[in-house]
Amino acid sequence: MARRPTTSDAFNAVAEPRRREILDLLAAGERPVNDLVVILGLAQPQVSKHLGVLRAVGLVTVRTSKQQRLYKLNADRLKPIHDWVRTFEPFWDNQLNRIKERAERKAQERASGRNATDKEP
Amino acid sequence: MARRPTTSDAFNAVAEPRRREILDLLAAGERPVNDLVVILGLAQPQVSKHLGVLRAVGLVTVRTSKQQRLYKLNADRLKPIHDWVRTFEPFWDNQLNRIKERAERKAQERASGRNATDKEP
DNA sequence: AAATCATATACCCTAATCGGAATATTGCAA
DNA sequence: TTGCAATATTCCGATTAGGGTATATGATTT
Repeated sequence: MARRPTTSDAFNAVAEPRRREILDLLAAGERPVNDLVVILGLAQPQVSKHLGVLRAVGLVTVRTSKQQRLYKLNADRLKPIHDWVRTFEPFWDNQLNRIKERAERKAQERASGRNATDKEP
Repeated sequence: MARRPTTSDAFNAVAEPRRREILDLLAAGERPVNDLVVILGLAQPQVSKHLGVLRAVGLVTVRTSKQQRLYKLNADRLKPIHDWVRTFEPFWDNQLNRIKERAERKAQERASGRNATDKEP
């Protein structure tokens, strides 16, 4: 096996900085491919390929209008990333949350019973 | 060029599901490698390698204790992901935010001037 | 010192990326 | 129809991940 395909996941699709940039741009509204080519300063085929990946994971949708293809953000597919990373909020938030988090962690350690990390008796 | 190294970024490091699992586990507290091996059901070398990637991007820290190496979450390094993905919150939130977002988007479109997506006059 | 436990590293392999350049496709225009 | 504009697809080359397996390192105990 090799690395997970970029098209397997929003996580993998979004690991590429250019694709994040594309999503950032599309957050402002629908755009045709050539807009992205110009703004990002990339070659057109690469942009099309990036859009293909984003489309494959459902992060964007396409609509044909005149000779152009208008790409639109489908932000729902970013939710899994948000949901996952949100679970770590307590760790970096403010001091208040840090205290709360510490309490929760202690409780969890107690609840999950003894394991290899246990200090000596 | 090939794909961005997994060690280049928190985004890339976290694209691998196993590594996310490891971080999830470490959220409950420090753990030695063998704990992760047992819990994840992976081979020990693979776990060590995943931990190596996580360490390379600063998502975990290590501390040697007795014969073991205790890995600890360093959640701060997840913040960039959180910050990025947070910018898309308005899109999937509740209806209230959706209205607000629409207004913002319209304003932005107006502000950023004419472009190729413009409808006919 | 030897054996052992815990972990890290090295090697081989296959699959898949991304960029570049060329070319194919599709729709509209003259 | 011929041509052009916008976009997609294909082929190439270099790089690298990640699993598997074997082995090395390092600390601990006997």
